[in-house]
Amino acid sequence: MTAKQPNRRTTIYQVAERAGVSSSTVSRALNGVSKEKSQGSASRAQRIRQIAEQMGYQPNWRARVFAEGKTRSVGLLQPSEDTMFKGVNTQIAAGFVSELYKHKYHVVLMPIGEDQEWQQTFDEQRVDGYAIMQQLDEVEDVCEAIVRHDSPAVLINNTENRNYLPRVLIDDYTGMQLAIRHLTLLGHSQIGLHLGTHSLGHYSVQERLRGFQEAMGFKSGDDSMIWREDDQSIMRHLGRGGSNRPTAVICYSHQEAIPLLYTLSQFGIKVPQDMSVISFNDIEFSEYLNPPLTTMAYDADRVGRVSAQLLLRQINENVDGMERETVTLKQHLIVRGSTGPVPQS
Amino acid sequence: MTAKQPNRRTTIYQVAERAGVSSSTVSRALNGVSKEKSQGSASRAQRIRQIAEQMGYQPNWRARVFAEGKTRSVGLLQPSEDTMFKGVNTQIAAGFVSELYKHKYHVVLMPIGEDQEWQQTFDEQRVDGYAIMQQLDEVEDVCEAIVRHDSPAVLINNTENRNYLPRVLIDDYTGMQLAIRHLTLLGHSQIGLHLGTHSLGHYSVQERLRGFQEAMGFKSGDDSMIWREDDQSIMRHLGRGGSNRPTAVICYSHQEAIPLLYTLSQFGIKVPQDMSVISFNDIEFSEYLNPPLTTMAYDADRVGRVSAQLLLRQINENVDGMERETVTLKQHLIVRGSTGPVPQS
DNA sequence: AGTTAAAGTGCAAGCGATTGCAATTAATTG
DNA sequence: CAATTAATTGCAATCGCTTGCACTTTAACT
Repeated sequence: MTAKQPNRRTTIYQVAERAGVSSSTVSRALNGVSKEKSQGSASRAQRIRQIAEQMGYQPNWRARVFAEGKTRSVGLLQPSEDTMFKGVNTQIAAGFVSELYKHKYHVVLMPIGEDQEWQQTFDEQRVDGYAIMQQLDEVEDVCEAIVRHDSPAVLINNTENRNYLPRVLIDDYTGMQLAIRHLTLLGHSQIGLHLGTHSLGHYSVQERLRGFQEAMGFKSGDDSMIWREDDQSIMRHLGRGGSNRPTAVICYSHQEAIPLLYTLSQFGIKVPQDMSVISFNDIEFSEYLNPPLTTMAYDADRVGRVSAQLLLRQINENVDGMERETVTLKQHLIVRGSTGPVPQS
Repeated sequence: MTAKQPNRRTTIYQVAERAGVSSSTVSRALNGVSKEKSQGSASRAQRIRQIAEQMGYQPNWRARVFAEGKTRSVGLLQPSEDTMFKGVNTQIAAGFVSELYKHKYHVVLMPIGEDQEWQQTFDEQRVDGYAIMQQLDEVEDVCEAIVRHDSPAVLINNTENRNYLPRVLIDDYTGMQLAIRHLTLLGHSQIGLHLGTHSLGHYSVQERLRGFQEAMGFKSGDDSMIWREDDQSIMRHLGRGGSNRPTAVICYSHQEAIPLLYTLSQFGIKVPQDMSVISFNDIEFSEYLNPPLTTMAYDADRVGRVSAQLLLRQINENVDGMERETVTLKQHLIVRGSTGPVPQS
C-alpha cells in the first residue's frame, strides 16, 4: 500500500540536468526561440526535445503564465440572466471559441449580472482580453472597466458611448431593408415590426428600427406599425381593420416569430395566405416550423471567428492605444414558406 | 505627450511597506487567514485592508495561481462539432457556470474534437477539474486522461467504462416509462421510438432504449418499432398499415420531434387526432410549436448546479482517490397538445 | 503575578517558467 | 589563418504571491 505520490511533475530543471545544459537552453530549445542555424545546435536542440519527451515533460501552464504575464485566455462576456447563449449567439460563440483554440487561446465564460462581481475578474486581470456578446445590457459599465484597464477587447454586434473599441457588426440596417424589399416585391405595403420586449438600447434593435423607419418612410413620430410588446397583445394590431391593416410582420427574432406563428394559427389566420411573416436570426429549426420561416440570416460562425481574430491581433501585436477597427458583415435573405403575395380583397 | 505608462500595479509589498508590516502579514490579513481573536490584531488587519484599498491594490491572479498551484477554474468539455451547447445543454451549462461563479471559480471552454489538441490542455494542467457534458463522443479518451492525471471530474449524464468518476444522471429510464404510461393511459399500444441518428453509445440513448424495451415488453431482438434514421424515411413506418401501425411516437429529442411534426403535417396526418407525439428534452419553444409539444423535462439548471457542487467538493476537499458518487435527478411529464387519445377505427 | 496556551508576525524559501546580459562558441569573410 | 560577425549558451534576476517555521506577542488560566 504505497502512499499517494505527491505527483510531482518533471520540471524544466530536471530536463536541463539530464541533458547537461542550463534551464534557459531547454526553454529556448522547446520554444523554438533559437534559429538553429549552426550545425551542432540543431541536433542539440533536437536531443533536448527528445529527452524532454522521454521524461514526459510538460510545461507548467501556471508557471508560464506567471512568467510571461499573459494568461493565454480571453473572457467571453454575456448576460447572466439567460446565462448562456441562445439561438445565433450559440453559433457565434462556437466560431469564436474554435478560432481561439486554433491559436492556443482559451475562452473563459464571464456572466455579467447586476451584482458587480465581474468587476473583480477584471481587476485581477484574469484574462488577456474580452469579447462582449451582443445584447449585453451592461455594455457601458463593462466597457468603462475595459478602457480603464486599457485591455484588448472586441464588441460583437454592440456599441458603447465612447465608440472606442473595435467591433464586428452585422449589417442590420441593410438587412432590414432587404427584408422589406422582399415584402414590397410581394406587394405588401402595410408592414408591421414586432420588436417584442427587446430593449431599445441594443445595437441590433436600433439598427433594425432605423432601417425600418427609413425604408417605410415613417415620420419618426409615427410608430403605429412598430410594436414593442409581448405576444399576448400583438393580435390587436393584426386584427384591426381599416386601410392600414398590416398584411405582413417582420419579427425581431425567432423569439417573437415562433410564438407569433402559434398565435396566428390559433386565431385561424393563415400564413402566408392571410399574413406574411419574416424573421431575423435564423435558427436550426426555422425550416421545420409550420410554415417554414422566411428569415434574414448571417454567417454566425464567421462573426465569431472574425471577432477572435480582431481580439488576437490586439493582444499579440501590442497595439499602443487601441485603434478602433470595425468589420461589418452582411445579412442575406432565406425565403421559405412564411411569406407570400399580399392577399387580394 | 507622455509615454504609455508600463501600468505597474501595486503589489503586496508596496502595501506591506506602507503599512509597516511584512508581506506575509498583508497576505494573511487580506485572505482572512488569521482568526483575529486578539484585540489589536483585528484592528491592525482592518487597517491593512484599508491601506490596500486606498492604494487600489488588487491581487495578481497569475501570481496567486502560481503560488497556490491551483487555477481556480474548471474545464467544460463538450463536443466541438456543434461546438456549443444546444437545447437543454445550454441550460445545464448555465447552471454549472453560475454555481461555480458563486464560488469564485471560472469555467474554461474545452471543445473536444478528433484532433487530439485537447490532450495538451490536460497535460498543462490548465484547470483544476473537468465536467464532461452529455453526448460527448470521446468520453473514453477523455476519461482515460482524467484518470491518468488523477484530476477531479464529473460526468454529466454520461458514462465511461471504468465506472470510476462521479456523475450526475438524469433518470431517462424512468422518464421513458412515464412517457409510455402517459400514452398507454390514452389507449395507445402501438408506440414507436424515434431515435434519429443519435449514437447508441450515448448514455441517454441507452437508458431510454432500455426503458422503452422493458416497458413495451419487446423481445430484445424485435426492433420494428425502434427507428434509427433521419426524418426522410420515418414516414414509411408511420404510413404502414396492419395491426401494428403505430398511433404514437416517442422522439428522442426536439431534434427529431420538430421535423417530425413538420413532416406529419405535410402528409396531412393530424397531431394528436391521427398520431400522438411526445418528445424528450423540453426547449424554450416547445409550447409554441404546432401543436404544442408534450415533453419529458428535467431541471437542467439544477443538473448544472449539482454537477458544479460535486466537482468543487472533489477539488477542495482533496479526496484521496475519487470515491464515485452518483446523483440521479428525476424527469417529469409536461402534457401539451401533441398527445391525445388513440384514434378509433 | 506567573505559567501556559494561543494567536500573530517576519523571514525566506519556494512555485517553474522566461529573458536580458555578458560570455562563449561557431560560422563567415578577407 | 586571423579577424569579424552571428548564433548559442549560462547565469541570475524576475514575475507576486503563499506558507512552513521559528519567534514574539497577547490572551487565558491557576
